[in-house]
Amino acid sequence: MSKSKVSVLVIEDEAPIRRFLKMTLTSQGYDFSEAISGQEGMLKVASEKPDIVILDLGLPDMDGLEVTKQLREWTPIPIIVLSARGQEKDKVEALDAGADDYLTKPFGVAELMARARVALRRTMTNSNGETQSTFKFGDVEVDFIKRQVSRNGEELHLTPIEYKLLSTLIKYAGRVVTHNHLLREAWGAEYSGETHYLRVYMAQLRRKLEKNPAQPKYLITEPGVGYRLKVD
Amino acid sequence: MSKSKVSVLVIEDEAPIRRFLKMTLTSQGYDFSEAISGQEGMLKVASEKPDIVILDLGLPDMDGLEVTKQLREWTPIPIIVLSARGQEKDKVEALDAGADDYLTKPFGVAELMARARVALRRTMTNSNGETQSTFKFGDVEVDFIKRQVSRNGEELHLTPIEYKLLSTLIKYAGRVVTHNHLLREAWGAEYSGETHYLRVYMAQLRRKLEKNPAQPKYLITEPGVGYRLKVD
DNA sequence: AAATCTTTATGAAATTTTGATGCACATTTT
DNA sequence: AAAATGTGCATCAAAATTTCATAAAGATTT
Repeated sequence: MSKSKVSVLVIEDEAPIRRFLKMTLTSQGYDFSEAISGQEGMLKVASEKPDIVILDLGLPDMDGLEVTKQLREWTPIPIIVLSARGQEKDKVEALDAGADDYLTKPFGVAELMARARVALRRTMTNSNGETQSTFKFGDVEVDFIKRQVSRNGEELHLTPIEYKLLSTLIKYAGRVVTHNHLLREAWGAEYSGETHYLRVYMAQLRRKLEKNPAQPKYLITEPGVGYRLKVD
Repeated sequence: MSKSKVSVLVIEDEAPIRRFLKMTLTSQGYDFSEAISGQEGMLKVASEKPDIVILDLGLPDMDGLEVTKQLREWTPIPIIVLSARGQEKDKVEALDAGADDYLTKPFGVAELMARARVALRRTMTNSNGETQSTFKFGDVEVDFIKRQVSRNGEELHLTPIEYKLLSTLIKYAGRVVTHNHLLREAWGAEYSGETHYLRVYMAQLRRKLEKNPAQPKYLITEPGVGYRLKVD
């Protein structure tokens, strides 16, 4: 369940700026959508649920400040405000109304993009560790942030060495990792040559992770060389 | 030692600016603390655990960018960067290095304060935008505003360290938190390695919070690694 | 004086290490 | 060609080690 693209909603009445942002954002790989008034903007936030809003303060139908406040009544979505007015008072008002950032026109695209990344970075990592840094194979899922391995959704306990070993194999997924390399990463440089440890622990991993440990589908032995995690 | 005030750490080598910020911040009701070099700043972040960092990019001993990157290796604390350089390239670099905001000198206090409020607002709210005032697991409820823990509705007393420890586990709910991480957050950086303290206090927490302390359902041990608060 | 934090001690639990056994395959010997 | 030998691997399970839980006594702080 990975959401394909990050989506940005631009609420801006001036067509040239809109076009410009559309070009920039799409070229950066974002999903772009636009609204030309505050009313339309708020509706689109509700219906499209974008990941971030770029809002011009000078809209024809209503004050951008009001848009910010109303959005903040029900959503924490990051709002980056653009404005022609650079007075400190304006900035403070907008930020206190709930905006996450404030850029004065004319602004640089690079800066706008960087500030958008800042806003996104937070929503990506803030919510209780739901960052998608997981690795899957077979019916096994490894969540590196939680340091948690599960099989068919059921939590599974790995010892420190088992976990380190599996992590290393995942790091080089698909490629052969030599005995010494594995030993170095999981035990330390001084364990070079102790391939027996590997056999013991690979057997344990297979017992915990493979449907049929005797005929492993993922934790593959490369005789004389090392081991390899086969990817689907 | 329940930290009632919001604390701000200013890392800045120029004395006039430091004095100025100290005045402003304390008058606004913030706890103020300062560092005059990058090294000292990073140490103070670790030991004092401020709620927000204001960092001057032009430090004498090391590049402010480097400070930002190093802090980001272990803490999500909001960083607001101050810089004399207003080039777009500098802004993008700092923001991508992990800064949350970038102000060009000379800056207005009101704007700085507003941007600080934005940063703080975010750390206080969860992904749903609700102010994270309580957390529940099992029959336990933690109220962060009142700094009050209750079990089955009945108030329960925790000592400062017990509370800090529990708060940290909640902050990373669902994830494994390493011994050293917990020690750093609850005791301070210099207690790294004193895992014994953790055992004593985890036992106390379990006695107070778990139905069956000997077989904890929520305060889970991850042998050799740390502890984890299991979420329902 | 009371509460909290630190230290010490002890048994239990989990993990790592070690040793033993059997299998499969290839090579060498008979 | 068959038998013997050797090597690398898988597996099991006991021994050794490390880590953990818990109680309780001493020290420190409030």
